[in-house]
This record gives sequence, C-alpha cells and structure tokens, in this order.
Amino acid sequence: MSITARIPKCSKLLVLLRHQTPQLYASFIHSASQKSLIYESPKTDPSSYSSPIIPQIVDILKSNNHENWKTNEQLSQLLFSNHHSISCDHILQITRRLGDSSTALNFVEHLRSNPTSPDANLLSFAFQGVFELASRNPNCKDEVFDLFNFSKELGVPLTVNSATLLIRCFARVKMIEKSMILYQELDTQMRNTHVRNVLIDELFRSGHFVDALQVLDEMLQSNSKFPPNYNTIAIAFPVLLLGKNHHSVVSEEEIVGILSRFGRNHGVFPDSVMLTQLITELCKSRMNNMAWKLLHALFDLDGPVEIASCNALLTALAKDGQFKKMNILMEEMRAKGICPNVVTLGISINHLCKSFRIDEALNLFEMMRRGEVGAPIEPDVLIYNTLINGLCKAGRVEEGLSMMRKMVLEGKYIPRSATYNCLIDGFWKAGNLDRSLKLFHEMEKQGIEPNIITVNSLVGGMCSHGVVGRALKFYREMEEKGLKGNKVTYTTLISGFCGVNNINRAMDLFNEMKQRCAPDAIVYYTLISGLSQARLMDDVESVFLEMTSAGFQPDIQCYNVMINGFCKKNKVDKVHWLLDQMGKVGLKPDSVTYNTLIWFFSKTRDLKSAQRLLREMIDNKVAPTVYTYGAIIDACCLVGEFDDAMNIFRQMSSSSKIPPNTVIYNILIDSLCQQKKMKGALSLFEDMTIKGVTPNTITFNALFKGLRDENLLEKAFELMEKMTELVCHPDYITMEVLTEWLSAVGETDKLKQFVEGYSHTDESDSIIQPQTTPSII
DNA sequence: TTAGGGTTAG
Repeated sequence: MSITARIPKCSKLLVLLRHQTPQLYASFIHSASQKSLIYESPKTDPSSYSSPIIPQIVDILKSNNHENWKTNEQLSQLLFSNHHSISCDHILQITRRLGDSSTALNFVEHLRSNPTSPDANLLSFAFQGVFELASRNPNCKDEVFDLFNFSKELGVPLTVNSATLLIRCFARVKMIEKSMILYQELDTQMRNTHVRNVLIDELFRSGHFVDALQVLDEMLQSNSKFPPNYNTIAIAFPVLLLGKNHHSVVSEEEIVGILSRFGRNHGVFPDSVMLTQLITELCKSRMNNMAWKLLHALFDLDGPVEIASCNALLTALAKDGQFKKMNILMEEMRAKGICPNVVTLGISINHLCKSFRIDEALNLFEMMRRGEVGAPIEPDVLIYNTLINGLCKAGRVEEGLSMMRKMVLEGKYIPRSATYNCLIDGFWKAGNLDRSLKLFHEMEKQGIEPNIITVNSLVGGMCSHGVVGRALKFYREMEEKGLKGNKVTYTTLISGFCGVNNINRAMDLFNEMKQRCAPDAIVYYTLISGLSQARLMDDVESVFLEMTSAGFQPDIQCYNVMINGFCKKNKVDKVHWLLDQMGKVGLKPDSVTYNTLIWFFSKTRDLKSAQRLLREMIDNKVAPTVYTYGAIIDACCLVGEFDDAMNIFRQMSSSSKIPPNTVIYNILIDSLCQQKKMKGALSLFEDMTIKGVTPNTITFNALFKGLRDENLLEKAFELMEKMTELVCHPDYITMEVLTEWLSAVGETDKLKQFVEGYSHTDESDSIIQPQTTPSII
C-alpha cells in the first residue's frame, strides 16, 4: 500500500476516536506516567525476546484481518487479561514485528479498544513502533508528520525514543523547524540529555549553528538538570572545530570557553581517541594554533591527556618548523607526567634528521634506548630507517650502511625496501653509483623486493652520472619485471635526455608517459626547461599551451626560463606575449625576470632600456641583485662607458651590501684587457684575490689574451702558476691561447709543465664510473 | 621512513 493511501486512514481513525471515546481520550493524559517513558535507549527486558506471548500475538494479528481482531477471544485473552501482564517492551516488540505502519496503527486502535482502561504507556510504546515502521520509508515525510499529529491529538505522550526518532526524521527531510517545535513542546522532563544531544546534532547538521549553541548553552549551565555527557562533546566538537561555518559564529576563544564549561562544570572531557582525531584534523586544516589551544585548555582543566594526542600535535609542529613550541610541549608533557613513547621518539628523531642535526638524533636514539629519558624505549624499524635516511641525506652513507648492518646483526629487524632505497639513493648522490648498484643486487638476493622508488632512484643516479641510455635500458628491464614507471620515472628520464641534448628521445618519453599517466606541472616544467635550453622555442610554446590547457599554471620560474629562451633567440614579441600572460594570471616579474630582460638589453647594447628597466624594477620594489649590476656594468662596457661601469663597481665595493663577484670582476678585467689597459686589469685581479673573490677560468682566459696581445710573457708565467695553485682548470680557450702564444715564442716546456700541474687532480674529479652495461646512446 | 623541477650573467 502506498503512503498516500495510508494517510486518510489515520484521519478517519482520528475522527472515530474523538467521536466515540472522549473520556477515555482525556484519561490518557492523567494516567501517563512521564517518568516511565524517559529512557535513553529502549531498555528491552531480555526476557521479552524469549517471551512466547510475543510471537503468539503477532501470529494472530498477522493471520487475521484487523476487523476480526476484536472478536478474537484468544487475542483478547493474551492482550488484555490480567493473567498475562503485557509490558511496554512486549508492546514495542509486537508493533515492530507487524511489518508496516498501517497494520501497526490498526494495532494501536485495537489496544485502545481494551474494555478496561488502557495504559497510556502501552500506547506510547505502540506508537513508537508505528513511528519506527513509518520512518523506514525514504519518502515518509508527510506520513510521519501526520502520525505525529495524530498521536498528539490522541494525547498519547511520546517516548524518548519516539521524540528522538521524530527529531531526526523531520531534520533529515529538511523540516528542522518542526524538530525544534517538537522539542519545545516536550515536557521539561522529556528534554533530557539524550534528546538534547540528538537535537543539537541535527541542528548542526542542518546548519542551524545559533540554535544548536543555545541548546548546548542550556546544558552547560552549572545547575543544568540535564547536563552534557560524552556524546554531547562528541557531537559538538568536531563541528565547532572543523565545521564550515564556525568562523563567523564561534571564535576560537569561545570554543575553548565551551570546552572549559564541559570540563569545569560537568567533568566531561573528550577521550584520547577523540582528542587525537580533533588535533590531527585541525592540523591537517592548517589550524595548528587551535590544536595547541585545545590541548592547553585540557592541560589547564587537568583533563585527561594521553601521549597520542601530544604526538599528533608534535608531528604538526615539527612539520611547520615550530621547534620552540615543540620544546615547550615536551617540557609540559614531562611536568604532567606524560611519558614519551616510540612515536614521540620517532617524531623527535625525524625532526632532528630533517634539520641535519644527525648527531643529536643519534644521541637521542641511544639515550632513549638506554632509558636515560624516562623509561627505556625500544626503537622500531621506522626509527632505524629515519636515522639511516638522515645519515644518507647528510652524505654519511657509510655510517648509514653500518647502521643497517648493525640492525640486522642485532637480530632486531629485517631491512625493508625503503631501508635499501635510502642507501641506494645516498650512495649515488655521494658520487658512488657503483655501490648503489651493488646494494640493489644485494637487496634482490635477500628477497627484498625493489619497488618503483628503487627504480626511480637508480634511474636518477644513472642520469646524473651521465649514462642516460643505461638508465633507460635499466628502466625497460624493470618494466618487464612488472615495475611500471610513474610520473617520477618519466620526468627523471626526460630531464636526463634533455641534459644530453637528446630532445627527440625526451619527447618520445613524454608521449609514452601520456599513455600511462597524466602529466603534471613538474614534467611540463622539465620539458619547457629542456626545450628552452636547446633553444627550441617553437616547441616550448606548444608545450606551454598544452600545459595551460591541461589546467596547470606555470609559475614565475617557468616563465623566467621561457623568457630567457626567447630573449636568447631575440624573439621580443614572444617575450612581450609571455609578460602579458603573466600579467593576466597576476604573476609579477621578479628579480630574475628583470635581470633576464636587463641582460638582454645589455647584450643588444641598449643601455637606455636597461637603465629604464632598472628604474622600473626599483619602483616596483624588486631589489636589484648582483646579476642586475653585472648586466648594467656589462652594458656600460659594451657601449664604451667604462667610467660609468667603474663607478657602479666602486659603489658596490664600498657599500658591501652587494659586493662584486667573480663575474663582475671578469667583465671589467675583460674590458680593460680589450682596451689594452693591462695594468688596470692586473690591479683588479690583485684586488679580487685580496677581497677573497675567487678568479676562475674565464678570469685567466681574459688576462692571458690581454697579456698575449701585449706580449707580457713573464706576467703570463706568473699567472699560469697562480692558476695551477688555485686548481683552476684550463679550458679549450686557455689551451688555444697559451699553445699558440707559447709555441710561437719557444716556451713549450712551460706549457708542458703547466698541463702536468693538473694531472694528479684529474682522477679524483671524475665521477663517471666505468659502465657494466653498454650505453645505448 | 624512501624517488622527479628550480629559472638570470662573463
């Protein structure tokens, strides 16, 4: 039967009842013993489940038409005779088993036909059954409301469970105001903690913050007859702290105030699990301060705080770099007698490792193990891994490896893939790819499965060591074994191939990647950077367009890379286009952008534009850097305004704010050499060594060229010695200049001596290890 | 707890 078909029946019944039994009707109200109706949850007498009366009655009710119930002697006996005292629980059980609200309502009517005065309690519980059955229907909106009105008109009081069921039911069908009215109409006794909890929950759920807070406020009064319980706090706090609307309604201080009233007035506190969850969620939502306040409110109230909650906050503080607060909290924990556990140890060690304070981490590890900080704590495999990783990241790979060996020897734990991954990554980053590969084979032999991180680390190692072909081959082998590459794998390989200027292979890999996974901002950047480096600016443009249409907004660094690329290709219109694009998305040029553009104007000998940009830069509050001054000085030299260049240089030297660096000295030395002013050039060279600015190959090349042009041989020999002394490596330009000059003047011995001066340093500088597999590029 | 980017000059 449909719901709409059932409703008129209720109304008919109502009319019938009013008409026939006015006194009876009134008698309910008097006999209704409210007290017996106030239950938190149905306190079903366990015996009633096994009571044979229930199935007997249900059986009769179900197998007979309701019109025949009245005449059924057996039913009358069972229900109404004094021999069988039918309890409220019995009635509830029976009504629930009738299957639908229509039959259940007929049962209510039948109970009312009891020749002796019917017990109002019984009817209340029968109605509860009716409400329960009706509310099962997802479209119960009107029916439940009509049934409720009907019960009201009959004067049948609600049970507590009927009240909460109806409050929830109305709220869920977006009639929360009806829930409120129902609550207000309830007898004061009925508005108990449970009912209020349900109402508050539904008010919060439907966004009625103010009403919910008002009900909560009543409960929190110190003389409240129905004080809050654990459920109240469990309902209110997640919403107050993490709900969407709380910023406009309740301040952080007010939330703390509410918590204090729970604790101080009623001794109700969140338990450890709830508190930990709340802290974790707050920190996830970047509300570390609120999490801090929450925990400290509990400290102030002397409420129960366990180590897990403290660990949650410590984790967030460590992540956020709030180390002072971490120390304060640790001290407070000590004062409160909250003992650190293995997790606390892990957080502390992790934080020390991430701050490169490895020795302190190792120290803490030993101290905690030995029980020198509270009770002894046995570290877990994660802590070992954290330390091994910390050692590797600090370049202390041998110590990291010993730690793993020690862990195994002590029989503590078997290394995990992650343990090996840290070491593999550490060794190649320390320049020893060979050891990484040995560890990889060792882990395979030990039956510790490599994962995609192992593969990516080794692929990265090979790419960094210049053996990109081998990296790809290795990846293909791993792919065959089922380790499919991800974004990281492809980005690493793409970056590697761009690095060796094999753009075709990089593009192939990019296309292959797109078949497997969606590209992200990092891979787009990598590709744009590689293509810009290769000056393939048309391709840069198309990748840029693809990136933006995929929904990724290039950041300022990415724009700078592209602007630089277009500048180098002299594509001014494209530079303007990119600057426009930046403006449209609200990205402002930074110092790198300005420097790139100023450098471009310098190179095109457009000193005026370079100076104009310098002014614009300063006006826009972008601080000039050593690059900026370098570019301006360069421009001055190129247009022959050498005195201006020297003036800027002197200002830089005297202010010590941005002291000139090697590049600036090189520009000036080169310019002086070209002007054949060797005295000045050599004096600047002297000046830079005094100021601790290291000359490099370019400095020496400029000087050698100048000295050669002036044929100042002795000075050149002096500088050659100086160059060897500084282990400054000659390049092809150095060799070209010196070979030509010294051969011509018959000083080849000096040249030989010069070259030999570097022979002992060559080996240690080579980081490329002998290959065991042939490279395919 | 482990893996990929980081821009500008001579």
